[in-house]
Amino acid sequence: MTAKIHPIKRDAPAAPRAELVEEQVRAAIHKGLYKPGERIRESQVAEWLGVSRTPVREALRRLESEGLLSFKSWRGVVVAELDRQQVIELYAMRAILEGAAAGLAARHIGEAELHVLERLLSRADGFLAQPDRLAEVNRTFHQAIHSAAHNRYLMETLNGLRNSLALLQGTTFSIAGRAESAQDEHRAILAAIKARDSDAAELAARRHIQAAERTRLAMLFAMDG
Amino acid sequence: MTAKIHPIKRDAPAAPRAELVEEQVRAAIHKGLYKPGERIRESQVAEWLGVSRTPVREALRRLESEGLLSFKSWRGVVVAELDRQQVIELYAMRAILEGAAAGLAARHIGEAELHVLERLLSRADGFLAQPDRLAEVNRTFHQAIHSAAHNRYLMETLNGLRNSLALLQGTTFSIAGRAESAQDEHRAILAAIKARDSDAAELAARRHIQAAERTRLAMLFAMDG
DNA sequence: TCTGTCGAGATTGTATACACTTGAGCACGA
DNA sequence: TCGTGCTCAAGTGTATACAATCTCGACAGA
Repeated sequence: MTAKIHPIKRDAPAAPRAELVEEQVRAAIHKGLYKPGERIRESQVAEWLGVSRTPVREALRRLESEGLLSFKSWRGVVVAELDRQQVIELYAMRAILEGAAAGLAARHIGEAELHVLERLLSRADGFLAQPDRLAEVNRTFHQAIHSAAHNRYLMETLNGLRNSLALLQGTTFSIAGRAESAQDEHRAILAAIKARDSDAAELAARRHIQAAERTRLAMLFAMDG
Repeated sequence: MTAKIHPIKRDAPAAPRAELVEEQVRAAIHKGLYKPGERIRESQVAEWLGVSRTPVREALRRLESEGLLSFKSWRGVVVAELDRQQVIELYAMRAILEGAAAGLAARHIGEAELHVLERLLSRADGFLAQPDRLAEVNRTFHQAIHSAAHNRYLMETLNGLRNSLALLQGTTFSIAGRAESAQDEHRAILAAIKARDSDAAELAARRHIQAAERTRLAMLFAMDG
C-alpha cells in the first residue's frame, strides 16, 4: 500500500479482464472442474465470467502456449490430456530441473531462506494424514527451493511443469506410505542444502522426483486397470 | 460448393491469421527489425500485415508468455530487454538443459540420428568464415541433439531459451577464434554421444555452453563500454 | 522560470457484429 | 434397413465500433 499521500483511491485495480479469465480457467482446470479431454466453449466461459469472448480468447491462447490447453483449428480448445509417455517425459524434466535447483540452492541459499525451509518441513509433519493439505505445504517447500536457486527462468520452467502435471488428478500422498517417504526425502534434500553439498542436494532431489514418479505411474496403472 | 471429392487441394490452408502474425512478429524480432526495448503498436502491426487488431493481440499475448515481449497495462507491449543478470541466468539454464539433452542423447540416439549429427558437423567446417551461415548450421546441430534426447518438453524448453537469447544481437561466431573452438567443442560432444558415454556428453555440452557464455559476456562488456 | 493541473489525441481494452467452417440430423432413394 | 447428400445450427475466426486509460503539451499561477 503506497500510503495515503494521494486521496486517489484505486477502487478498480484496473486488472485486465483477460488476466482474470486466465486465472479463473487455470484454477478451474486445477480443481478438476474442467477435465482433461473436455472441450471448452468460448461463449460458455464468457457467460460464466460475465465478459465478452475477446478477453476469453486471449486468455485461452496463453493457456495453450503453457500447454494446459490444445487448439484445433475451427474445432475449439480442449483441456490437454497426458498419455503415459508424456507423464514420463514430464517427470524426467522435473528430475533434471529439481536436481539443478537443489544443487544451486545448496550454493546460493541464505540463512533466512534456510530457516523458511526448515519451518515448512516441520509444518508438513502435522499433515501426514491429510493428503491435500500436505500437498499444499510441500508445493510451497519445493517453490522455496526453486526460489533459493536464484534463477528466474529455472523457477518459471519448474512452475510450468507443475502446471502441466496438475492435469493429473489427485495427489501421490494419498498412497499409503508415500507421505512418510516423501517427508524423509525432503529431509535428505534439506540436509544436503544445509551442508552446502551441491552434488548431494542434486542427487537427493532427483531421487525424490523419481520416487514420486514411480508412485504416480503406479496410480495411473491402477486407473487404467 | 464442396466440388470434387477426390483431389482435395486445400488452396487456402485456412491458416489462422493469428499464427501468421505470431510468426511474422517473432521473425521480425529475431532479425532485429524490432529492437529490445522498442514499443510495438498493435495498429501498426495490423496495418503492416493487413489484418485487424484482434489476431494481432492474440499473437502478441502468446509471444509475451514466451518471454519475447513484455506487457504493461494500457501502455502497450515492448520487446523484452535482457540485462546482464538475465543473460547469465539464461546461460545457466542452457548449460543445465543442453547438458541433460546431450546426456540423454548418448543413451537414446539411433544410428540414423547419429549420421545426421556427423553430416551437420562436417558441413559446419565449410562455414568457419561465415558467422551467420555457421550459426544457422550449428543451430540445426543443437536441435538435432535436443531431438535425439526424445523428450518433447526438454526440446520445447530449449527452444524457448533459444528464442529468448535471440534478443541478443549478433552471433558469438563473429569473435575471432570462437568459431573454431565451438567446432572443437561440438566434436567433443558428438564423440561422447557416439561412445554412448552419457556423463562425458553432459560434461562436454555444459563446457560448450559455458564457453559460449564467456564469449557472449565479453561481447556485452565491449558494447557497454 | 518553475510547477502543477487540465485537456486533446493516441493507444489499449472490451464488446458486438459478421463471415467462415464444421458436423450432426434429416430427407430421400436404393 | 442402410447409405448418401443436403441443410442448417452451433461455434470459431475476424473485423469493426466503442469505452477506458495514458501521454504529452499548453497554460495558469506562484
